[in-house]
Amino acid sequence: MFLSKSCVYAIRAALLVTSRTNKRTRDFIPLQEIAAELNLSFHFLTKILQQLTQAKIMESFRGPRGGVLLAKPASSVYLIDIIKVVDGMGAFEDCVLGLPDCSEKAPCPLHREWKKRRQELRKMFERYTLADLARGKRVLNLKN
Amino acid sequence: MFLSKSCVYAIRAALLVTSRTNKRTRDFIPLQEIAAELNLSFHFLTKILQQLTQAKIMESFRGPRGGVLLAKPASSVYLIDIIKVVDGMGAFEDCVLGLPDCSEKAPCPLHREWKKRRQELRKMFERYTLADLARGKRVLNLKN
DNA sequence: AAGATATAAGACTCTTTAATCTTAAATTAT
DNA sequence: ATAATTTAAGATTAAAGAGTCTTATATCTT
Repeated sequence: MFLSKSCVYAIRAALLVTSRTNKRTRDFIPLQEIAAELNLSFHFLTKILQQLTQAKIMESFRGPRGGVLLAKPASSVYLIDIIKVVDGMGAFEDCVLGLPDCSEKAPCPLHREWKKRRQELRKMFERYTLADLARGKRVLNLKN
Repeated sequence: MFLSKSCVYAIRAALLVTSRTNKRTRDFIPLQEIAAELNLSFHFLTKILQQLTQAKIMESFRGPRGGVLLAKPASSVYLIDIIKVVDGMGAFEDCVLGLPDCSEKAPCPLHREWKKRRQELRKMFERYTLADLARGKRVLNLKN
């Protein structure tokens, strides 16, 4: 998997929060509901989303009527923001052959080619926002 | 990591075997030597290269003067062949969001984009052979 | 035939990632 | 105030990937 499971769950949850958010009322969305819809453990989801709230991508609120909400408009949350928090940027920076000494000056045989491709991937995640992906999707099937 | 560590080691080992092979004598290359140069455990390497010999990418020979050798010319061993054996093709087929139901008919929000990119990656691994990558490299630093 | 050398195969251990469970803290509603 | 609801935090367990170790088998050399 290019992205870790945790990262993928974070993105799915963010997508769900996006599509669930009522722009007028901005009620918090309980993690129980998100976990149920994504079909994954509530406590596990909790830990993942904590990373997003700590990174100020989401904000959370405790107690009855609590939950999470995007901290900013979905149109300004890029997928790369989430990836950076959960997985880090290693996938877009490391040598494809895992060689620690591979660099511009001492490139591994695949260096040039891989660099091109991984930049394309990075651009893709830098280009799309939660709003882009939630848009137009009548039914988002995000279950496992 | 896009490729597993085992897969990366398999590629590195194959690259080393390629660059070490004397086309005239075609002596087998002992795994001890390969392990030493790649700086990884002999027994671990053994298991990885067994996959390649079982897949007929390499051939092996036991006893003194034994070792491994490419089963065919380096110019006809594509990186994808090795990846297919060690990691399988999941990386080039699965949904980037890990959704089992994502398909052409019911695509996830990133489906189209990801498909393009992963095809590019696949093409890259389908294009390069061991000979391509071993060529011209005076010193291959394949150590961890 | 015997000893040395080398891969094969499988059991075992360690590390990382994934997932669960328990307790604490915050907030609301009554 | 008290009880109910909800996230936070940390401990614990499970599963998968990575790596090691032991024993078996094949082959060469003497």
